[in-house]
Amino acid sequence: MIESPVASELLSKINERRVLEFVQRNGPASRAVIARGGGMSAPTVSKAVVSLIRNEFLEETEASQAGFGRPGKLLQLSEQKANVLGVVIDADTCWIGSARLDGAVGEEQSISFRTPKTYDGLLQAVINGLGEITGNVKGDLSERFRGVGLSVPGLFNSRVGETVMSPNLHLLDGQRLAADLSNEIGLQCIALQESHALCVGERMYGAARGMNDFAILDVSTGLGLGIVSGGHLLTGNSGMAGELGHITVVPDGLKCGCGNRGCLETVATDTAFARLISKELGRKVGVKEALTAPAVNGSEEVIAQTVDYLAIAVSAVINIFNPATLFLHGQLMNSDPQIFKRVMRQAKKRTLSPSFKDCRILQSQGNKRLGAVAGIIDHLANELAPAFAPVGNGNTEQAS
Amino acid sequence: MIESPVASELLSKINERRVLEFVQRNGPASRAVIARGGGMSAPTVSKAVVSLIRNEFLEETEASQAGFGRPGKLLQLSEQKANVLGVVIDADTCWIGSARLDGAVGEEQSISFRTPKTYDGLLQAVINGLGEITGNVKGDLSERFRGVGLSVPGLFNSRVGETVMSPNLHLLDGQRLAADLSNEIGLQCIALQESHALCVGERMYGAARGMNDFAILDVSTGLGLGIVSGGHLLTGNSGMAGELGHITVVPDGLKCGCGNRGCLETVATDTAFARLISKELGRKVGVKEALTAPAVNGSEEVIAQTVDYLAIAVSAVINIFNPATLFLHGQLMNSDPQIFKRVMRQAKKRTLSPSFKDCRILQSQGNKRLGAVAGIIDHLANELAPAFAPVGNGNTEQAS
DNA sequence: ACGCTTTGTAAGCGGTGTTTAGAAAGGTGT
DNA sequence: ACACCTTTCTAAACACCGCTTACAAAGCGT
Repeated sequence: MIESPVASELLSKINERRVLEFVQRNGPASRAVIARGGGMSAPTVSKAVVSLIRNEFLEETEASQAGFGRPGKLLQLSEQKANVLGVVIDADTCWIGSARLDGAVGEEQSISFRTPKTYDGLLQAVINGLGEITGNVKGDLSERFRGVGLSVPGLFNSRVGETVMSPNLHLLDGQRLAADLSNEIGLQCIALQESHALCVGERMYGAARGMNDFAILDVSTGLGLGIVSGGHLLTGNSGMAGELGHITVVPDGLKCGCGNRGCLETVATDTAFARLISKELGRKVGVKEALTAPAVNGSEEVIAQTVDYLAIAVSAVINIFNPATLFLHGQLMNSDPQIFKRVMRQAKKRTLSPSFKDCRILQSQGNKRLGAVAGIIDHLANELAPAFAPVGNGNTEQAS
Repeated sequence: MIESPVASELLSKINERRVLEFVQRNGPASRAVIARGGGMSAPTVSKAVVSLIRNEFLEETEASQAGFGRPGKLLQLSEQKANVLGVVIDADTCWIGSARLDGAVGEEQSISFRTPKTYDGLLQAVINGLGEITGNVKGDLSERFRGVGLSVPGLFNSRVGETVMSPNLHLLDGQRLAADLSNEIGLQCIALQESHALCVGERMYGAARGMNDFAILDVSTGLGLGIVSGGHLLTGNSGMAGELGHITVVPDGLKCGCGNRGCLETVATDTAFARLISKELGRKVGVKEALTAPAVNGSEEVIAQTVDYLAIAVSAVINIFNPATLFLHGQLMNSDPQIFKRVMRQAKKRTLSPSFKDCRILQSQGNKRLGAVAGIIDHLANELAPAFAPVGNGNTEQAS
């Protein structure tokens, strides 16, 4: 199973990664600070820094902080080369931006555009957008950027890098956007399913920083779920893990886009809520309007029902994954605190109480942009050296 | 996050673990064979073997296999010291046995007994049983055994080692069996929730050998689910992950033991099936009898309904975890191939087709005994050296 | 008995991290 | 202005590791 010989070089790679991650997380720092903070000896850090500077990950600044003794030269992420590009594909809008290796997105260097109607149009628009941001359409992209991360909607097979089916953006169906883009621009391109991207992003730079066991449930037109357990993103065999929206909760319920009946997604989403309220009102309304519409005869019942199904979704996540933290993200709950409270009350009833007590539930607004960027950065880090956790994998508990 | 300095010793520990695992998996072997098979150089293996012999993990046998050149001295797991004990606690019966570090259970050295009625009785019975197997009640257990693995039913908090709630064996509620046992016998004791134990066992010695993405769904009185994803056992924050049985599938269904209504466990288990058939027959029957009972008026409907709920359970697992292989284990399906087929047919309808296609579904009979044993062995291995996977963590897909 | 083949180990090499010692760089105090 | 102090950074020495090479050990076949 384990193949490659354990060479000594491995150690130095691991330490290089540690140094780089320290700077990514804590900002510019001197060698001495890195040594103290990263648990390495000073010479080890120095050696790692030499290599990282040679590979243009880091650069030395003259800026020296005031202090008692000899001021240390600060090391920071290379302005010139430690950059990545992020691309977020969504049903209606796409976003492209550049970021440093620490995830800091250059706001002025990002653009949005309406999602084109065809796959070729999309691919071309992304290429053009990347060119726009970097100032030149072809050529030396690779001189400033190390790779491109993409967040893609729908069902995404990460083993082959192919979007299997994207219910809200069918032009992606069967396409390999990352590979096609990579062919065009000659940069490494990594795609992540958007819920997974959300997880990686929140963990690296967002609200879930440093957390090893959490879940993000995103309620919008569908149900997106991303899980990090034991420090690992739950991808399943092909990256399609987390499709909570298509578990059956109404055995003979409404027909779902997936072909099945009574999927959770047909009853516990913004869309489902708007549909129900529209029916009560007798006219089509969006989520926002549905929430603010004056109550009519059946609206309380609709709300109660939606709340219950949302609670079912929340408790399913907690029961199944036992996360330490659950981030909830969704217009329905975020825009009406009353609804959030009611969902919580119901979820408490529907969840095994030890797991529920064990779980902190927070509202959050995820950020796919960070996710796309984090995806490629994470990939680059893994390329540099394998992540190494010196502790056991935590699936057993000692009692001695 | 990463603390301990990456010392050089780490490499040798990793190689020691490799050598040990090679012998565990492939049986007695000479140094040369281990070197070839394990991807290490001969001197490296020799050094590791010296250390492993010193620590009484391995021993040299004189037995030399015939062959062309100089016969190699075989190395095998120490008869004297490379042993562990396994304990399986179940609602009705307990089992205790000893095993070698390769998981080979000494059949003559195992006993079963009815589960006592009190916790103290159970603890004492286990202690007595261990004494019986090892021939002496107290004292030198630690001279022959390196630890004890336990499989416990119910909801188990692995972070603190405490059974939170065990619906079928309430005497465990709030108890820390592993810790208490450890205090009494002075050996390392590790408990695993039974579904998790099943996973670890199947992966180490059973049908899931070497698999990195699989799920085991155990349908009996409850719904047990164990997940291995990306090579890691899914435990959640406190080891309570996998409680599929208490997701809601009948919003206003039957009251469940957990306090909620309409849990999957109330409709998709052997017990639920027997209960429904009993109602049709007008007398209480067990699962077996329920299956073989002559069809009465409503029995086809009951079967159809149970099949559908089982399918919901199966498809939930596949949708949520996207496993490469799903092992199904349960009297209901295993004893009637017709029911299994029907469940498969329904599950196919209820699952996202890419995930379903991606998943091989197999029937299996799990073995908690192997699980208990594997639990402690895995723990010991992790103690020796951290598992090291030189590949990336697989949550991203390169396309360049 | 000799050659053949394979096993196992000792020696040397390059790599790595650490400790120790010392040089470098800036502030502080007289 | 100069000595002193503190801190940073690096060079040297050392211990450890795995690998390659070389060689001794141990059987088998002729």
